[in-house]
Amino acid sequence: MAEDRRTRRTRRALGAALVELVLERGFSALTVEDITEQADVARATFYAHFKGKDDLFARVTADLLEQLAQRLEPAISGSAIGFTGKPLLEMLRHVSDERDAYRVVLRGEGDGKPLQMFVDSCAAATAKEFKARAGRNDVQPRIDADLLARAWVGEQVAVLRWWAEQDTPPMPAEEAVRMLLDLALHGRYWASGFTAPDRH
Amino acid sequence: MAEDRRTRRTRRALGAALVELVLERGFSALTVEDITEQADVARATFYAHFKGKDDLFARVTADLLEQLAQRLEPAISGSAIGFTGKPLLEMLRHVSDERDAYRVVLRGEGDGKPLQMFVDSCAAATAKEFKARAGRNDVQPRIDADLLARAWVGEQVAVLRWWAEQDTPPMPAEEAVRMLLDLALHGRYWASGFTAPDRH
DNA sequence: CACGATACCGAACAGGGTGTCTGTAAACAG
DNA sequence: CTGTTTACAGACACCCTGTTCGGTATCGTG
Repeated sequence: MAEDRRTRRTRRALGAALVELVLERGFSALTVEDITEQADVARATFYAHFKGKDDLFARVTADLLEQLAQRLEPAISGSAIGFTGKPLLEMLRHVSDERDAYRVVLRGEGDGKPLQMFVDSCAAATAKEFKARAGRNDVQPRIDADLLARAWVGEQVAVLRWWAEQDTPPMPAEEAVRMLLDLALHGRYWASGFTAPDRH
Repeated sequence: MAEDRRTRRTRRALGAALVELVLERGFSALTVEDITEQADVARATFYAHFKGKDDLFARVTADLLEQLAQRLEPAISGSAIGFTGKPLLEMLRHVSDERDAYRVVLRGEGDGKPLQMFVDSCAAATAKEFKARAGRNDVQPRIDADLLARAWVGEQVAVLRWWAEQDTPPMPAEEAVRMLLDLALHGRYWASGFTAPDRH
């Protein structure tokens, strides 16, 4: 078998314990013993699986990203043309399913590297989508591609975090998706009802 | 006198040492002794000024924000009507002047609280600006105000970070400001030359 | 300039967290 | 059932933390 049942159990327990405790006290306030105690695992066993707190956190994040990618795959291949928002919707659903883990990551806990992993992953996917679209257009972009990518991902992550931090989300995922696409398409002055000043 | 020259010297030295070392090795890898050694200050003296690493970092961030606020004040009062982008430009100039400190903060080093301070500060300023504008419009916003604010600040911070991380910035501040405003006004599909799908 | 006040220094201290290593007991896969 | 793998409990040295101390140098002020 690929993996012993015991190792799976302890790894899961440690991951869950980490997420729970970070939400309670914050990552920097935790000791390895706190985590092992919460997970009901011996301290020595912890070091048999992970190099330390940060390593555990990194793996939890990596697992989350992998899970997300799996759930996104059908949504992406299914809506290859146009931007139906299906992937975005699926992403929000994943956030609501794994809310605690997302909160921990998106808060930038730890040394910020888990969040960095997440952002980089989103940026890569975005860049891919951009390139695919660019192939079907030959209008000269008014905005530097790098700047655009950063802005897009930054916005996405900020909204995701806001979404994850709501207790008993007051806004359904569909509505959030509509707003996000609206925002992305037309800009925020129009979207917020503000009048835009003339250009130049 | 308000402050002894000696205290100013050591505080400055410790702050500078922190920034320098974080850029080299990352916040979590630093010990208090590393910092005091770099600053050429006795370890005991460190604790006479700060509660610990995090406290020092928090003060460095607070100082940076205060300095920014001072530089922004004339730009804001000078362009009360419309959005000329003057504050934005002044902000980018400040980033380029205090590049190292900004990099450290915007990377989310430490437990992420310094970055949080920065984001909150930006959010407060943004909300203020929003309210001022809302008073001059009575169109119903299409997008939830909270979501809009998060998105706006998230984008701003992401771009700022990207800007700060460039070595020998290839894009002048004026150009970046133009693009950011463009993006904010018209949305990214139009701005990037992509065709926008029909709404609904 | 001389004074008192204040900040720095260097060393030492206890306390706690880390990371590693044992031998032993239990759970696993085939 | 049997050999292998994993978890356990305890102990260990090491490093970092945060605080304390008396002695010394620098400061602001009269």
